[in-house]
Amino acid sequence: MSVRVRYAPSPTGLQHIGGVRTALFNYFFARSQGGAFILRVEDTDRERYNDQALQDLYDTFEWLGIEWDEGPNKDGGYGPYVQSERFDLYTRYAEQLVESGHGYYCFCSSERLDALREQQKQEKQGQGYDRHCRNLTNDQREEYLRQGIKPVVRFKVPLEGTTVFEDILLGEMKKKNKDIPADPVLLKSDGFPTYHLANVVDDHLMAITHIMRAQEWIPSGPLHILLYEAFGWEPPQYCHLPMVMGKDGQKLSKRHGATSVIEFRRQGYLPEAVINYISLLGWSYDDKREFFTKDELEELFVLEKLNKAPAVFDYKKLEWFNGQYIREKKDEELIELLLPYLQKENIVGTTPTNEEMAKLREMMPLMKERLHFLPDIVPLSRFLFQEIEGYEADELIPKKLDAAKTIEILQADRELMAKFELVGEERTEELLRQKAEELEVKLGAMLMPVRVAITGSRTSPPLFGSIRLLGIDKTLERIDRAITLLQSEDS
RNA sequence: GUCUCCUUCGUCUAGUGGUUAGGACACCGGGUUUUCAUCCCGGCAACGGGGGUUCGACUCCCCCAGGAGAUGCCA
Repeated sequence: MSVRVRYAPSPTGLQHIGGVRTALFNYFFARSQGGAFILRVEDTDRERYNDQALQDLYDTFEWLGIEWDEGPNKDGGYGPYVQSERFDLYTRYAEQLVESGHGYYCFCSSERLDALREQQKQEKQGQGYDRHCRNLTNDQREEYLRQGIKPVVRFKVPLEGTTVFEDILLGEMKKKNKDIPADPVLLKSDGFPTYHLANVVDDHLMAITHIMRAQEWIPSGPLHILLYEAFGWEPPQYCHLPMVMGKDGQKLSKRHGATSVIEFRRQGYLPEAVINYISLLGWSYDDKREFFTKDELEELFVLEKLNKAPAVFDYKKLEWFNGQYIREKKDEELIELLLPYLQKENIVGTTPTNEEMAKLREMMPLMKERLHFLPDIVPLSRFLFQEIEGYEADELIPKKLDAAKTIEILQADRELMAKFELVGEERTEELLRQKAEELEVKLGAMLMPVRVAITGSRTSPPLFGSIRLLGIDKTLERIDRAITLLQSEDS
């Protein structure tokens, strides 16, 4: 039987890094096995349902380049793939369970349930439903119905015995039935199913062969097995994935930094880097390789290399991966990625001029290795396109020197730079070195004032390259301005 | 409270009875260099604790501790 796996998010929030890792592992597993990857939207919580979340799901998948074999807008004969469109199905199966004696109607109000929970907490007792409606008589049931109370359907968890299932990663998972949360709700009073019912029904109907989900689902594993048994269905194979944690060892959340994929996208991460990095959370290939393209992972992914322990998300390492992938980009491609950030800051126009594009192309080799994130391009390149913001006169002055000496340096620089285009970079450097010796300063001190004068900052791309890009006229102009600034400060 | 899972450098991990316990990120030093970055070289740093099993345990078993997760008409 060929592999069929699914990713089944609920559109209640933005796609989270942890969820996406689960999606990726399912996707890679399907691909590596020549199986099918199915996307199923679990929108049974109408309270928290959110249209944007659904759009975000699609956007995220598109950005990462993950395509589902079956799912919304792509029927594979097992649809629909959106649970709200399967509404009737769940009612039918819930009723089936009631009829076969595996489920029952419960009329307890949420007030009663809340009070119950509160009391249990006070008395430090184990929590859970007290099975109040489990053995209602027909009369009682009809009385409740007459009062117009909408019942829920609960699952009749066996009071005794043990439920066992095999987890591919974790091995045998065993749980006493008495430790399974008492009689969970299967069908809510609004007629929608809960996760437990919907997921079992759909996984069965969609012929899912393997369930790969985060370890936070382990506790409900036995319940699902019981459900399969109650229906007389064969359960799929399980594989519970290690969780993704924040720096403090807690479940990854907002306070650890970006957690939704769209945030990473906005902050200028590349999808290649994100995919590569998160694939290495809880999974590894061997001890010498950690760079993988999506295509490679589709081929190399194996369950055997999965790790059991939770993994801490390390932003620093992702940053490093991102820098690596940026450097691997072809110039043209990188420019396209950079453009939106440049445009947002009005560094280049909405439709860049040929001149701007030419400058962009020319500056790429200088910028590329300095980028960790796409938006890093902004502070790095601004001086080439716009007049520089004011800088302090002090910044012009190299360490251990004074304003007078700096003026002297700048004047010498100006003279030599003026011939820059004529004599070329190498010759200019030679001349500058000679001059530096004459003035008894280091080459660095000779150049720092110019750097600040033309870029407005002590850190910048290589100086000669910057001058070439800026043009000699602007360069001289900015040097002059720096000299004037120092003179006025000095007097 | 109850149940469950997990445990190798700070972090991600390799390792499947005999290794100087390997790599990567981070960090620290050094080199290249006109600043920054890149790049190169080097360094720091781990088998949670206690019992077994064994000639021999990071590797197998048990206990403890610690961490995490679940305990909803959320998924």
